[in-house]
Amino acid sequence: MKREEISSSTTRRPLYERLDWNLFRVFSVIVHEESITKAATRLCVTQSAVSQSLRRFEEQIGCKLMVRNGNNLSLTSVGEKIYNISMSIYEEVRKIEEATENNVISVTGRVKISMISGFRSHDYDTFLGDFHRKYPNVSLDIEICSASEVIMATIQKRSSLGIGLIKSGYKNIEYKILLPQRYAFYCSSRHRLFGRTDLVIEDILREDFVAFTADQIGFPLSSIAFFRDSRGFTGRIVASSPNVYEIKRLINAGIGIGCLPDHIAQFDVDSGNLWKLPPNEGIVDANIVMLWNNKAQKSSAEQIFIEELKRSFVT
DNA sequence: AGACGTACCGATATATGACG
DNA sequence: CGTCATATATCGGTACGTCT
Repeated sequence: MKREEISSSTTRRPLYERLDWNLFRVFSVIVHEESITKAATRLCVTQSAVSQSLRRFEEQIGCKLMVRNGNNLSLTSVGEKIYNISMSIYEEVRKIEEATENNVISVTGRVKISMISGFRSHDYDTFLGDFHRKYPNVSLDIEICSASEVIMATIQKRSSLGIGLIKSGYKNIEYKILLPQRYAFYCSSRHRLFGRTDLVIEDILREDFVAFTADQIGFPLSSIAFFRDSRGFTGRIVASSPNVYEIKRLINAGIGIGCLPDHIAQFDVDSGNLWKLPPNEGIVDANIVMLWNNKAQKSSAEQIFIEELKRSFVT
């Protein structure tokens, strides 16, 4: 079909029906760039395609929109009016994005989180609140378990994600640090070493010990056990728990010395209930991470939760 | 499956300004 | 005025989606 025939057959329909709305975008880029070639670069098409788009747009509108004066393009008076209209359209289209953002209420589903005890983070609490306000139809199911169980639940895809400790690279498991933390030895005010500033590591080697269930060899906190073994600790393990608050309770009870993350122990140290033991610089780093299985099929609720949690922790 | 419409590309033609 | 660089327009061909 020749161009004249296209023109005569399409002009019967009203302009708003035959208009190619995409051409508004191309037109506005040409005006911004003041060049068809630069507009082509920005739109990732060839100059030829942009030139043809402008010609089609002018055909559809029925008016010359731009004129060439030497090497520069300028708008005709009609072109300026159309440009103003295209800017208004652009603003309206941007509102579509806002409208869809507010429609996230439609996301439903369940997110199961396996996590260790004692993850204290204001940022995480804020994230949970924000997430719920944004996706009120997504329910959260939180299970507290040991660090090794967090990893197993993630590997076996029983949980959407885990929050815990990770020792090394597990196949298909990705992770991101949420909270850097360091473990150190502590004793309570009931313990005979409490308040002693002259202590060296040899003074604590024979002390009874409260251990994490997760510090067996091969699991995330095994570096604590490795540290005890390599430094010649001979004290008995008198109690153990996977829960950091139970460990703290046992230490507070004076049953033995034990390892705690500095940020968990700090409040009790400040209030005079716990005393930090040597080595003063702590013994191991055990960063709290979020971990997920990149081979697991995830619902949209799970995907969104993981992506937004990753985004909200910039470490 | 074939006709048709659309968008795009590369090649080429054309227009213009700068410069010697 | 001729040459060169740059910008734009046009043409023919291709790819792809839609319709019948």
